[in-house]
Amino acid sequence: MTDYNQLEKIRLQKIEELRAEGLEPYPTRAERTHTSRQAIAALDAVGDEGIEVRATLAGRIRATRPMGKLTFTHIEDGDGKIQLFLRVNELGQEKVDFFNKMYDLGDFVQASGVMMRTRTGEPTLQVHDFKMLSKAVSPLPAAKDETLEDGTVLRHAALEDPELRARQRYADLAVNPNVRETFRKRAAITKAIRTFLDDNGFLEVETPILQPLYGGAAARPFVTHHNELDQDMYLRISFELYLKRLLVGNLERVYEIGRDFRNEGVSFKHNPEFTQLEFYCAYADYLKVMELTENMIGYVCDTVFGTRQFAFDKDDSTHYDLDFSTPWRRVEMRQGILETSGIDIANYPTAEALFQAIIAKYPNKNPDPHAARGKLIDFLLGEFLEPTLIQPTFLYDYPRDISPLAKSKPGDALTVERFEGYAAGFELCNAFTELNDPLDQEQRFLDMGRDYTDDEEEKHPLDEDYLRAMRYGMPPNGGFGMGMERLAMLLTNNRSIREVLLFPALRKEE
RNA sequence: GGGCGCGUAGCUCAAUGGCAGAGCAGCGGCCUUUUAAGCCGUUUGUUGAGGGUUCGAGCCCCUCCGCGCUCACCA
Repeated sequence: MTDYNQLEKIRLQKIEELRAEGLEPYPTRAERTHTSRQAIAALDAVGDEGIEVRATLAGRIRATRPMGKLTFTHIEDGDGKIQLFLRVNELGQEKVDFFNKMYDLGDFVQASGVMMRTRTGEPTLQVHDFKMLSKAVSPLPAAKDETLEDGTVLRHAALEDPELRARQRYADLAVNPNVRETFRKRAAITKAIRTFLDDNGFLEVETPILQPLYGGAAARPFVTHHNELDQDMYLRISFELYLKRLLVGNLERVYEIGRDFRNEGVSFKHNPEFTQLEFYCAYADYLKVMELTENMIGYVCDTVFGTRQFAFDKDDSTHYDLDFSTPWRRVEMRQGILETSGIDIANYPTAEALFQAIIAKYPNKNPDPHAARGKLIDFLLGEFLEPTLIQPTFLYDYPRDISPLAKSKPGDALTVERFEGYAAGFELCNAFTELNDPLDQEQRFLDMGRDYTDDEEEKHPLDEDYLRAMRYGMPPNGGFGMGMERLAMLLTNNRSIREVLLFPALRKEE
């Protein structure tokens, strides 16, 4: 049984009173002739000619100022806010009093009348008739906007608690227009990515989310069970192995935008489910993919935001001005690590030697003594290099042993043709010249299995069907993956992934 | 999983171990161009949950729950 608070009980009472007067608080149909923006535009269009602009508006009451014989109310619709003006002259005292008594913040209303301007010039609907469209039982978290002299809007008592905002995203969206704007931008970003890839000859495809084997990344999967098949299934951790099967099938350029699931920790940049973009491009290598990437991001910047300059506040005291102009800076990993840590990984071809070099130079750091060489390089990368990668940068040429699906650099057995895109100090995307040699691939799977026998969590399952596909012949190709939330964070200046997820993962209530 | 921090009214926040408060929202009243409208009056609490110390706990201690930051993890 719902436990209503005092404010809600009052509103429930009003619902009964409305019904008692023969007025339906939740009518089936609504009419609207103009959105707020359309009504204002119509008023602007007639100018001073004295032509009457009649309009019926619909929206949600966000502020109301009753003054006895007058009431000013702001309603908000999908286009913005507009003021309603109720006056005894048109409506009579009884109707004005009725409105003031029965209509609350948060209610959806419909109002008809004539557009006018108030003494301050604000476009306003002078109301001749009004109707409840949906009575709100629970009051929305109060949020009042104050427009300061310089035009900036100051918000008072807005819903701010991050947990409440995420749990009750509907309320967050209802009272915080900037949150709505973030998700509109996120949608526009996704749409621009699709347009860019479609225009570049890529085919959008969909591959299985429920998979009998998982692969394509190193992450713990979610496990579920198919009853009829009596078989465990995994929620995918990446699309990679399925998309590359399609290249075997002569689809030269494919991409997928969809959900990945990784059964791991939650942080400001990790959510257990997130939206991934992956594309694979036959006859491209990682250099070609770098160009595609910076052009694709540039296209998104231009079409959605009209600029390539972005402010990003990493935390309260760290502000970055990011520039997504092409070409992005390119840093070779070995060189970057050398410059930021003073250690040349090329001088230490084994894990043991590299480990000794790190602790000799940095006795305060704690690299894992049992880590593989690639893991140690990754440690150096995270400790020293990554924090310096503020402007959009491609970091390229990665250690082979942490990149089992990437092709080796010709003449360098320890290095693969792989790059990651960085901005604001965190990883944005990951790409490589894809390994298409079935014999090499099989050996890499076996090596991974051997290297991680102690560590069940990171063991790569060997995907026989993927190898079978590759044996039919896979064209040389470049592949790319990017977390869409990461991109949305960067371009909308949100420091937490939760701000760009409508419903981020939360512990269940109670 | 480890460390640090937070949790008080519908919302935003106060309260030295000593009567649980303010603004907004709500309710009653005044007000014919307001816009955080204003003015007068007024209501609202399992202080996240449970236990302990104390004459007395929102505050101190323990356990649990939730969230935030951070580390680990995330090739």
